[in-house]
Amino acid sequence: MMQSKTISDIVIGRMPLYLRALQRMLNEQRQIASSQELGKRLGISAAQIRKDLSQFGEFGKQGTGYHIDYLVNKIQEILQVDRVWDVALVGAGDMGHALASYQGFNHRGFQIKLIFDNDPEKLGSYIGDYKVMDIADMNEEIHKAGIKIAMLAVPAAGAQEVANRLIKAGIKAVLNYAPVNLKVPVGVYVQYIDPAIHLQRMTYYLKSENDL
Amino acid sequence: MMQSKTISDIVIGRMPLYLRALQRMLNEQRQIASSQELGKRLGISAAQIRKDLSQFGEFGKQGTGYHIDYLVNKIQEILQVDRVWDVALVGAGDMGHALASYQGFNHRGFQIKLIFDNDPEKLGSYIGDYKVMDIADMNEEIHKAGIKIAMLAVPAAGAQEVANRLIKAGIKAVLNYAPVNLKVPVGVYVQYIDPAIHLQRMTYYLKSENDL
DNA sequence: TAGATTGTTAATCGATTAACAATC
DNA sequence: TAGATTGTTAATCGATTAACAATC
Repeated sequence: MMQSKTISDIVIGRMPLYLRALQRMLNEQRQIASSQELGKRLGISAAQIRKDLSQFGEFGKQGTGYHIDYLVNKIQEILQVDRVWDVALVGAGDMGHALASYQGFNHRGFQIKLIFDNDPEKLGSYIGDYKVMDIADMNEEIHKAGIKIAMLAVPAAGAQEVANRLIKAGIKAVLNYAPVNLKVPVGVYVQYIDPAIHLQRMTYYLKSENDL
Repeated sequence: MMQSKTISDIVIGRMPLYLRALQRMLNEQRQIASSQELGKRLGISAAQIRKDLSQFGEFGKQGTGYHIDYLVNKIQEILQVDRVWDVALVGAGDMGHALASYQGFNHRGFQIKLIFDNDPEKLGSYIGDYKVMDIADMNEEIHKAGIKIAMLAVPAAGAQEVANRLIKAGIKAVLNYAPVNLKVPVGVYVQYIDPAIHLQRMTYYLKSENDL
């Protein structure tokens, strides 16, 4: 099966932003949005939004704009979040706890189903409804559950090793909170979250003019 | 004061990645790195790395590569993380707790100095060494401390309002964990962290070929 | 000297924007 | 019909890559 046209990752990266903004508008009882309005909310040009969406189909109406609920459905289909993905969480430290209790996954296509750690003190304890399991059982449990997505919230030193084992267990997408670049085979996707990296990206612009 | 040459944000965005990888190499007792090796670690082309670095100066030696400690110092200067920035944290929920106890800021240029929340139950309690203060006192406290950077870990509904107040208090850079786009004036910088967005960006690629 | 790698230029590639016919 | 906004094409803009002289 071949994709008729490859869509660039930069476009894919904007789709979740469109989705989030549109869902917010739905909450505000809005029915219709124009590319212009959506663009204004997101700080993205209207032309860009129309171009991006047009890669996937014709979702709007000339003279009117986009029906929000229809477009939300379409983007959910495109991103395959018109279903709920089970997710494995590795690392039951502070960040792991925060992720496990995060309410934001609920209506956005994800639910944590398995939690692992290697600290004997933590094993068997509960985070929310889920028991912290031994990392040694990870391969078996992930396979059994058929889980494809993992969040990695372990210390930097062990991250690559844990990632390797996750991939062996069938994981295809990793959200990595450890401050290291992971080497992964093709067909496995990684996204990185490192607050220090994000902060360092802003300090460059904090020139003295702003310090007055 | 004018910058002789404007450097694109996409280049700025890669500098913290170079820094992190180089610091890691320092930890591994490495002294010298070539653009090729660094590129391999990061999945970035060697030409790109040389081009990026050359925007800021000539940091390498032909035939040899880059002295890691020298380059680390230079990038720290460029990003202005050759100092420690005080940071205010707003929101003492699970994510706030995780950020407050995160060890990763330590040697990367940041330390949390003030923590705010609006929940009367939390006010006065301690997270690590810091007392949770009333959001009502935010303006005064941030001004007094001269803090320019904030991390925003409050629910979506209140985020824009809190951001407005942070900006009034003199904040110039916001690391936003709330799942909303913030409207901010020019001269204020925002970075976004939303785990659901990152996950949604990967599910697109999780096509059925991978589900076998 | 021979080998390696930088810094930089020119060529390529890709993304964004502007503009407008189509049409609701 | 008049006004508005899409989807799309062509033009512009910017980023990446390839290649190589300079030089350690």
